[in-house]
Amino acid sequence: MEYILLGLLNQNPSHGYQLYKDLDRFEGVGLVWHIKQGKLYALLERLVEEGLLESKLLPVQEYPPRKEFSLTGLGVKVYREWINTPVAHGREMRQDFLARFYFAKLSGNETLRTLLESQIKNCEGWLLDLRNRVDNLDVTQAYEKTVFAFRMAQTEAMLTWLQICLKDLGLS
Amino acid sequence: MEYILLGLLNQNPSHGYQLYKDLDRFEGVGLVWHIKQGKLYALLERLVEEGLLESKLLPVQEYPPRKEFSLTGLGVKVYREWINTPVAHGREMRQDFLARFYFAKLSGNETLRTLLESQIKNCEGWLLDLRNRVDNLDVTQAYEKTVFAFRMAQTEAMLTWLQICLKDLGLS
DNA sequence: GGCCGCATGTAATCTGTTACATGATTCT
DNA sequence: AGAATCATGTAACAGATTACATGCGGCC
Repeated sequence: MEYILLGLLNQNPSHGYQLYKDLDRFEGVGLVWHIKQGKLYALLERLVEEGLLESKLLPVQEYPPRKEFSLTGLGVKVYREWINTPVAHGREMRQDFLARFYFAKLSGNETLRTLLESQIKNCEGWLLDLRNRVDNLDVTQAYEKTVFAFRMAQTEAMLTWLQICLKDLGLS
Repeated sequence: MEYILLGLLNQNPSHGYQLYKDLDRFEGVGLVWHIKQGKLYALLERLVEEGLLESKLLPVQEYPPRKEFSLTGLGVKVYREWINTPVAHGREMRQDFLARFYFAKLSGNETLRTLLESQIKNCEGWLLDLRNRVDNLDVTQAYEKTVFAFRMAQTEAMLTWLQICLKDLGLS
């Protein structure tokens, strides 16, 4: 999820404390992703080491100097790749998707439409897979059946939500 | 989620390797929760130290001896407490709920009905809270609104699934 | 004087993953 | 002979959380 930091710094360069406060206001991506202060500073430094970010010290009147981070060329490339990659099925898939959704919205309607359509394809694939698995169960596996029913219900709910988003996109 | 180990050992005592294989077959609770072998052995020992489990070595013909774990009195108490506690709202809430659901099914219809009803109450509460939060947003917060819509859709899907489970319980 | 906000971090701890070590038996 | 299965674990690393340390300025 470090891509979220890349996304935020792609909008405008900022420093650790500011990023922390932004994410902590529970608005925007902060509604979907949090990071503890200690971890944040460590992660920013790691991203510098990996060549995705660069930092410079900005002295500020009457306050401690800020270490402002911004994307390097490589950072921009990695961010663009992330935003255009379909979301993988996994535990953090919802969070991952909603984060991309946030940045795709800022990037404009084409990016957003692409994301929504690829996610719709994902969900349809997952549904097929789930239905397949249910069909391969034998009669004794009642628990497994209800678990798959649960997952299908969740996926279907996501699917209709995606379709509403797509429809709303067309109207605007 | 170490409660799942307590639940499994409450059904019948077992040893690390067996528990690992059971969970790795992706059936029963294994469909919902996994643990790596290294972690499993460490966790079992931790539960012994905490006084929830006790172990004895069972020598087996021609194979390495097994360390069989079973619940202590305290272990049984902690497990019973877990199974009768409502699920807390959080990241692992679905996993947590589905695990309890598994053991509640084995405990009989009354336990299962209680769990389903308390979970329905939970979902209704979460929905009220989400609706409240949506109402307190201002017009500029389009992203926040769609995120809450997403969460409400997921919660509503869970709610209807729960009601179907409850109805099916009544029929049997 | 004491606390809050600004802004940087470090250190300890906990949890989880990956990979390896051991040593016997059984299967191919 | 070599691989897989049985069954135990350890060690190294990765990630996140919690708590603390520093130091200045402004507010009550």
